[in-house]
Amino acid sequence: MEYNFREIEKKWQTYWEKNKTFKTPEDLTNPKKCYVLDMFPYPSGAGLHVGHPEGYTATDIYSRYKRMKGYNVLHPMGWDAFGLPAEQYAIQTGTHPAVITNKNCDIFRRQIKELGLSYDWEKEINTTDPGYFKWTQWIFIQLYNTWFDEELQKGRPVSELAIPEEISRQGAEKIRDYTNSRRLAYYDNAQVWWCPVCRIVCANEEVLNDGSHEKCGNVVEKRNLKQWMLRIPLYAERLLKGFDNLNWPEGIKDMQRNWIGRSTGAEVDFRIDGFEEKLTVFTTRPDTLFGATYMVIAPEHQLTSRITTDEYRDIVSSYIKASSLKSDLDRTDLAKEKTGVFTGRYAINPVNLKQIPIWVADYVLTGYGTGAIMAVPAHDERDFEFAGKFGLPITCIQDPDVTDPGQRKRIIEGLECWTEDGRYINSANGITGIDINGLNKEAGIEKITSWLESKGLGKAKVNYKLRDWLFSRQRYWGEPFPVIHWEDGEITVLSEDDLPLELPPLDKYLPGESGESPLAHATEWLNVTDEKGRKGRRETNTMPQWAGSCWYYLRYIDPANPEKILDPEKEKYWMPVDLYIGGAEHAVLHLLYSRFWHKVLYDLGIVSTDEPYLRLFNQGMILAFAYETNSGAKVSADLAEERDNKYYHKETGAELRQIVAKMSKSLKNVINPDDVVSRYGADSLRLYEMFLGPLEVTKPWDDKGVKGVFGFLSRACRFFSDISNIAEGEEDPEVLKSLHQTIRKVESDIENLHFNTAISAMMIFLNLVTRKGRVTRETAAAFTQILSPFAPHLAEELRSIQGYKGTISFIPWPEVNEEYLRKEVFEYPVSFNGKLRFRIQLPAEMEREDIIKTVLADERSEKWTGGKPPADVIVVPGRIVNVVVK
RNA sequence: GCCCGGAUGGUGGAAUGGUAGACACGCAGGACUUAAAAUCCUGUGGCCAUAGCGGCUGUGCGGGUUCAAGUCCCGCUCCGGGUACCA
Repeated sequence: MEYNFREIEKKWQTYWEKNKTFKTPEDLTNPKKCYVLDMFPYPSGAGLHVGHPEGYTATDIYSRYKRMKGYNVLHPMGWDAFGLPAEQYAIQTGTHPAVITNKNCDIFRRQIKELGLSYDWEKEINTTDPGYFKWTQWIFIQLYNTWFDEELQKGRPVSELAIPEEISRQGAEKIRDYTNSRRLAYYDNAQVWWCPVCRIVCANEEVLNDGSHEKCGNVVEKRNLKQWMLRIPLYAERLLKGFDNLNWPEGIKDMQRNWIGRSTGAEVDFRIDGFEEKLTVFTTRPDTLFGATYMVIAPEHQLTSRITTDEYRDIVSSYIKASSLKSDLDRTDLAKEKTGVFTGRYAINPVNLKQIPIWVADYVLTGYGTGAIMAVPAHDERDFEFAGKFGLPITCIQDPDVTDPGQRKRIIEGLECWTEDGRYINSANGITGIDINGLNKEAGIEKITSWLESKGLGKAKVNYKLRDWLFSRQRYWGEPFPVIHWEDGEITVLSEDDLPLELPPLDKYLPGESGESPLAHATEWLNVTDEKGRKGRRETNTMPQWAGSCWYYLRYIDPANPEKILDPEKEKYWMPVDLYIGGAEHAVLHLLYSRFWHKVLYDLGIVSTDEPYLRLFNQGMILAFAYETNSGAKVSADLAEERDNKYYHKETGAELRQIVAKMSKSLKNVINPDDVVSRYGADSLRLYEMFLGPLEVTKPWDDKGVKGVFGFLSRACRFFSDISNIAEGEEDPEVLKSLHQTIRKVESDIENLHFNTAISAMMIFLNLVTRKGRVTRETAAAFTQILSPFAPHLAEELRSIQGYKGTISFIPWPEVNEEYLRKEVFEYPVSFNGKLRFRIQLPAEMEREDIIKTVLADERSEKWTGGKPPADVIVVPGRIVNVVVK
């Protein structure tokens, strides 16, 4: 039979749909369960690109394999459907974003179904569905009603928050303020990034290094706006510790660790000369206090203006003003020279009571640590540079561990900066009584820290780079906050019965220039009055797109439950996610946010596991060829033509270089999966995406390659659909051995997600049997079976031709029989001094001594030993023989 | 700068410290065909030799460990990703 993929694929897709083949089992008694999850897509108008099927095929192969291994498999798909593009479209056309969103979902669903992916469509979710976002809003309420108990390292209901005596004495308002200051979700004035083009605030994470908005590329600016924030840093320690038992790529764990940015050190209080308040700094090197020769305070620090002396007031205020106008790009660019001015004020160094000047400089950031530093120019590069520029004193307090005497001299004289370890010098003071001279860094930090603590001058402290998460957006197309702002300043959240709070229809979706959400126009929806006649206004911001994707894996478990976020019994059965595959671009934000929410839900007893995703895997990006001229100008793919393995510009005739680049409209190198499916079929697309290379690496798409796997499927179809090739009786031992090797290889490769080598193993097997020309029914059935996770349509068809009824999906995976894998003889490679010289067939069970004798007796050995007895012979049974000749 | 990852034929890639280049693409030659496509067979890292056997060399570069290194260690180069005055 010729490989008629169109007919076969249509037939089996219809069969699966009609028979609900992939409906998730309801029976929760099977101890073997497997939750296989894809990162769900944002359904863009462009439809699927070839990157989507890559991850989806991988999880599909895994899911199908696990079903055959007797697992209950949960394998769902849904839509992360809130988002800016639909809203932009709404602004331009006036159509409700839901309309275009649903249309796009339909396109995605159709395309995905055409790939033969074994999703249970009854579990489908959509983040924009009120039945779904009701629970996103509900989680927000839980966050609002939770505080973090640092002692227990656990989130707890605010009803359990103990109010300190002195607060409760001051009355209801103070109690409210205190409570609000502890909630995981809080509403506050925040300095935020504002994208004037999108008219939206962006989280720090959404602003790129060059100061542009990641979504639109325009330069963002700073604004002060009232915003919802989430106190994710409270969970920093838990988020770090949670990695211990997770099967995640180390690189992704590292990226998250970096992002959390834990650093240990101390907070030290400095007295300010002639001033009541103290200036507190955070430092990772309290041991270098003796080298602190000046201090620097951030321009935005609340003490900056107040400590400035009259003499310096003008110059300081103009500096503050100037730096407030600078973009963060200007401020953080390392290439820029550091700037700063003296405040006229001095602080007292607590270890030696010396007066040191306090400067203002914008290289000190407000948002990290305390917004002020002690500067130790001799042992910190940045401080060294600043001190050099402004002529501030540099005192070396550490005799460096260097061998070069010239360098050591320069360091000790303060002419060079030293940040590594060494022995302290100049680090003792008779009056304060502290002395760390002679110690090294580790001991010095410990001694100084405990001295500071004993004198009440400071304390050991852990700091994180991770900041509070800015959680609101000035947008229409997102989850509305279930929040009312009352005229008396109180904020309340809706009760669960009032959820979901749906979006009101609007005439226009354009946000106001002032940073007002489009929802501010929805007067009727906006204004509310409570039973006592108090007037209130709903929150007009909406949640960011992260909100819906933070917890979707939970709703898949019980998507239609109207009573609860999900049934606890089902949650206990299916969680955690056993395998989660998606792109590395979500390595930090989505996964970190999601883990944070999950931990809160865990603390509140809503979920039973501390971490949501047991095993994570990142697929590599699929790139495509493009071209460039000698001068490096990009040429789009449609303008290049190939002649004799070289590429030429169709119009100019100039020779071009083939390069690998991201698929983009401008380079005209976008591969549409629909085209591949219509030319070669879904099975070929699936197989090719898996055969392209290891799942985790980025790799270029090459159209020619599809033909290779298409050829493989065609040959498999031709051979196994021809009944005359399939006979009763004994199987050829060589075929039997190869079959069982292949089963074993495919099995372990699927477990390890090495799909490319699994496919190559099946190709080797097919090459063998087509050469042999004949297999038994059992062999044909087993091969069809192992092929089925990869090419499910063809496998179903072959199985039905072989005379079986029903679907292949739940037929048990073939067992490897070790019996057939045993080798009688082994062809040993024989090398002399590590160089392979010849091969020799020997019985597999042959003893070492006999092997050595036989090898040395072989006439070919003489040439390499020169007749002399060898110095040594290494025998690795079943591997290699190496003769060592001196 | 710092943190991660990578570099293997013309191409995508394979290889528990143990036969480097599996499998596939491409290319070359052949069969079938009036011809082409499709299909099938053979060859295919480089260099040398060749009637035939064969030999040398080779996994970004330079060292090292080992009987044996693509794989482990040290020092670089280049490429990709993340991050960025985080005290």
